[in-house]
Amino acid sequence: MVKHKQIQWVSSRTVERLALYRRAILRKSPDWGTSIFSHQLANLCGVTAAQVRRDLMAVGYTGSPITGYELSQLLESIGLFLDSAEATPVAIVGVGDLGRAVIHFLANRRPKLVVTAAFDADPSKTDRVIHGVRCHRMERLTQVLTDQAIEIAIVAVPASEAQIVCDRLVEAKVRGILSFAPAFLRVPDHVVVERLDVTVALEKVAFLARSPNVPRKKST
Amino acid sequence: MVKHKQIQWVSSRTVERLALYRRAILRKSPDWGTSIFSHQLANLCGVTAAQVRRDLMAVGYTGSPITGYELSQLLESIGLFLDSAEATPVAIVGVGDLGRAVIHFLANRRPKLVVTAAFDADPSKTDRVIHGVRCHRMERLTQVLTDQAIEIAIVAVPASEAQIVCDRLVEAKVRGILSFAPAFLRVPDHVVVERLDVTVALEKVAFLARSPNVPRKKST
DNA sequence: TAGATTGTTAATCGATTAACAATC
DNA sequence: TAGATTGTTAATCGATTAACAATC
Repeated sequence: MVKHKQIQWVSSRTVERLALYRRAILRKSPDWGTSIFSHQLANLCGVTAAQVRRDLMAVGYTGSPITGYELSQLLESIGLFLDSAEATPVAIVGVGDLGRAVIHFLANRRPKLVVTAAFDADPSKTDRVIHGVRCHRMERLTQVLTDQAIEIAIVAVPASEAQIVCDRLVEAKVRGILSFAPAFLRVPDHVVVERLDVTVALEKVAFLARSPNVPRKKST
Repeated sequence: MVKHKQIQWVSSRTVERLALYRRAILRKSPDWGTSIFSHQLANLCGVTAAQVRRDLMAVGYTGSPITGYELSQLLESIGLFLDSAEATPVAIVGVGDLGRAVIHFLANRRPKLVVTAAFDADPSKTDRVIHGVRCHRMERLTQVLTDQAIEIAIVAVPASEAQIVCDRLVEAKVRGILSFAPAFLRVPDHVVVERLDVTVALEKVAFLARSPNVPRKKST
């Protein structure tokens, strides 16, 4: 069992970095011993050692000045902090190229986040199983989400339909949305939206690569 | 021809938002008149009016207190600022599910950013055309990138191979990389890396949706 | 012990917001 | 003109970095 303090506050950047630390540890750990220092983890993830120490402090796991952070306990602590107790079911709307890729990408990756239902407006794609996930007709959205108690959804539909889909998800009591649509989604305050916009990201890269006078952020 | 000031500095956030403004304008403009006010654009993109004004100031296009910003001139200004003069060729490495989806997603979307070459280690995928893009063997990477003067690349390979691919891209004189691999990429200072990590983003959404005590950022 | 690393506070930095005179 | 909106500066906010006593 790991030590645990009361946590008051974390920034959303810290949440992101914690997920990154875990990823790095899970991928590399066979090569290492049983513990790691802040500067080693920092190096692996492209952040500063001070940042690692502060982030891990937020998680509430305390390292040792001599051995650093014990890997298995660190993973357990990050897990306790980031994950919910039970596996979280996730829905995905839109099983075009991108939707299917995301289903495939997420399959068997994180045991705590499982895509359990897919939806599409195109009847030729529905009522079948794609990469192990049942694809339903859009009409069944509210029903299926309620039945499976799904509160997290991924939106992979064209920008023109994103807001409509988003509204229906919110209506069906979804509280977190990850959207690939290149569109701003209007949601009530209690709903979290995270946008991953491929085109914007690519335009940004192209611009920054071309403009050496723009100050570079650390490449995280 | 639009007015243009000397621009000293923009933050990378501003670059992102400018891309977003352009997207919003392009999608909605038929519905509107010929001009738009800062607060209208702000509403569409989920940012503040002050932010819009400051961002557009960086672009160097000056609006009018009476009519606001003239749409066609605004688009021209953002284009002049964000895009390079000629179309920018882009390479993509890894044509698995995700890679193909990205190729498809980007096809015909931005005339200034065109995927012109794809690469994969799997011989069954190479030497053919995918969504209109020729897919080459990895051995030809440097050759093709040099021939086509490609300086921007998308990495859509598994995390375990991302660093190796990245090193080869840097060697081939690539200056901007958009990576989908859930891994930190070590690059020289002159190379820009932008990471779009689906798993991290989803973990973040799940966490934030579950933790109402974490202060919410604006949902952009 | 001596020394590297930790948790934690104070100083710095950068970006956002608020405010307002200038403008059409 | 009167008034809403602009460009631009000053104030605020939050996150990162630096520093250092505490620790094993």
